[in-house]
Amino acid sequence: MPQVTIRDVAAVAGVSPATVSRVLNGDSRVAAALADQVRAAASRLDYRPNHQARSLRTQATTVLGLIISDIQNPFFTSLARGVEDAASARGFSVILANTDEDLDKEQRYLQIAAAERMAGVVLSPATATRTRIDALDNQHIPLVTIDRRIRTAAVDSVTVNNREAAETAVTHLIEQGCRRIGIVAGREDVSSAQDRLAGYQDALRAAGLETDPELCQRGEFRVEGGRDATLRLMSRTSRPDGLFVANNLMTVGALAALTELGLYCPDDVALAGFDDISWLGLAPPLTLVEQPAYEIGRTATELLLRRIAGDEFDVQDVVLPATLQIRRSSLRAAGSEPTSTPIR
Amino acid sequence: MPQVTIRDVAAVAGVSPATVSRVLNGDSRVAAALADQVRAAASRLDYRPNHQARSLRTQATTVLGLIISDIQNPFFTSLARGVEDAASARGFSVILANTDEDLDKEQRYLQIAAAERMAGVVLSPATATRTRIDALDNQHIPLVTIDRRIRTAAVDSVTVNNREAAETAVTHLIEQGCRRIGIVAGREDVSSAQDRLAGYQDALRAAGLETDPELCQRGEFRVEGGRDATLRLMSRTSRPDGLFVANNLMTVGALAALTELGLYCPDDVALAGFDDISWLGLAPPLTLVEQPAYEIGRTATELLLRRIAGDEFDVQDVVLPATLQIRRSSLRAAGSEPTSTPIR
DNA sequence: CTGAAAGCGCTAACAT
DNA sequence: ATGTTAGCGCTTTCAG
Repeated sequence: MPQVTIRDVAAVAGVSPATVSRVLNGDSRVAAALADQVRAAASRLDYRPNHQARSLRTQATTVLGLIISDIQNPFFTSLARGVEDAASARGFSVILANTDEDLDKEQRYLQIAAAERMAGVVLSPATATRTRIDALDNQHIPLVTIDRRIRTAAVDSVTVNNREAAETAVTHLIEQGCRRIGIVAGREDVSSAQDRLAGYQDALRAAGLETDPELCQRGEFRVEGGRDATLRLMSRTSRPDGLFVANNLMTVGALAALTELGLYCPDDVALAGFDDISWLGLAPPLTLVEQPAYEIGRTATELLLRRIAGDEFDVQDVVLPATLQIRRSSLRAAGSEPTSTPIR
Repeated sequence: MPQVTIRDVAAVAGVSPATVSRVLNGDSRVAAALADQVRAAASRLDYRPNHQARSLRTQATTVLGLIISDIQNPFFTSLARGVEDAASARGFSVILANTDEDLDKEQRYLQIAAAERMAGVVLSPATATRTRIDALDNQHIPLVTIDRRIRTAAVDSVTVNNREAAETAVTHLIEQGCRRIGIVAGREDVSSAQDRLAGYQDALRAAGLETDPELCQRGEFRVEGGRDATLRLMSRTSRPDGLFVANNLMTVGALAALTELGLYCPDDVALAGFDDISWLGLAPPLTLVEQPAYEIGRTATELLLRRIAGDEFDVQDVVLPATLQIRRSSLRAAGSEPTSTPIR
């Protein structure tokens, strides 16, 4: 059963293939009567344009690459939806790939994106300084990074105000009476982790609190990473009375560690985390910096589509506002209430 | 910067485009010396074949569709990796889509797969009886279902022995002394949920235990669904002493519900779940039926690739073995030990 | 406003 | 064993 081609439609409608093409692509110079005939014929034959042929001819694909550092993380899943929705609203489809925070995998997928001549790529880079995007550059394939930035090239990005958000969260802990605040921080070579750590330090400095380096423990962006770092932090003799965890999966691990140690929030330690963890289901009411994940994906894709359309503008770093949701895990001061604070 | 075409390579190598094509596609009838020249020219020019042109000519794409019912579920994430690995090992790429258990979305993605002329589709169907695959059939695009089967058409599938696994798990609960066993079951119109429920009933019947319909509570395959069903089940006056939860996210919800009710495993109720939940991080040692998710994906893809290659064989329902991992949450009988039992 | 014709990059018949 | 040619389905000049 051969496919229905534009010639078949043309034959049925009694016009030339060129006219069919014009009608289907919304060229308005076609007589209304003819256009109707063409549309009728197309729908009668259940005609489906062949994308491959079209993009061979027009030298432009309608596929975006979405390269994510950890697809298991629900933050990226919401984000991916934002990308998909924005893309499909404009007739683009999305190929999803997962790098597992692995630089080699990332490199492979970037090569593939270039080889497949994708129209553009949305990337959450595995590293800030070692991610290489030459393959894309060579083919002039536009790129937008999300959640994180890279320092190896000037590239559009969409992130939240990580530094300010972290500062706000830690300042809140200080206001709740914490004087010795630990941070479970992410990998060194990731911009969001750097910014969140910087925000933590800003808050301590502003309050004139100590910045004991032992209060900073790093780990992978995983449950295990958060658990291990928290255990290191909370097993010390002079235990922190406040804890800021810079990632959602790590926050889950931190909760596990506290449970293991028999410590309670907020009595033993006031806790603030980063990113939503409502998917968890059984988490206590946690104070969290919440990111507009879906919006990040949507915004990044719209930016990318403008680049693809040939729009020329300076490199943009779009910064969306996060929100500090204050809940019970951090409330130790008398009279404090749960609240929701947009940051900046 | 125009793209390097096969003609450019031919010109540099001093041969015809056809020869270049032959060399690059491994046609052995080309003289070794010429072949070397061609390869040298190709690599010197950094030539990348244009997939679109190739598949326009050969009328065959190398893209598989992977349509998943819930991408947030880590079970499907592992599975997706199995699909990706098997596909890329054979030079196919994978487009991932997420239906959220929504029949309309599923239908849309199936249409897209057909419109894009994908080489084949791997699908975890949202329903057993209402999922329609005509769009694929019309274009003779092969399909393999995973995790679940459909009853609307004869289609290859790869699942685990859900019924036997559920029976084994529930029999284990009975052996541990449970006499009133509840089940948190999945949606009615999903084959795996049906099979797991049937296995539960098999076990009760074999042991001569009551099958009170109130002991079966259904819910969505979500944390909330499992929580609500468990609350309904455990709030009754004659509370079950054993609980079988037919899905991983639901198991998380069940744990949340038990915590809310102040009930402990295995003292108040012996618990067995389905699917791994190690990603959770803070779960107690749980008795679980574990599925080879990665293998399911790999196997399904290999089957699909055989169909794509034109292999003719009867419709296959591949059934992989699950494993019952017995851990503390179900151990109430004196002298019982954690064990690992392959099923069947 | 519409049609004829060329060609995107590739491969497969057909020649040689 | 290699080259020549045609054409996959589509869009886009260029004529009319």
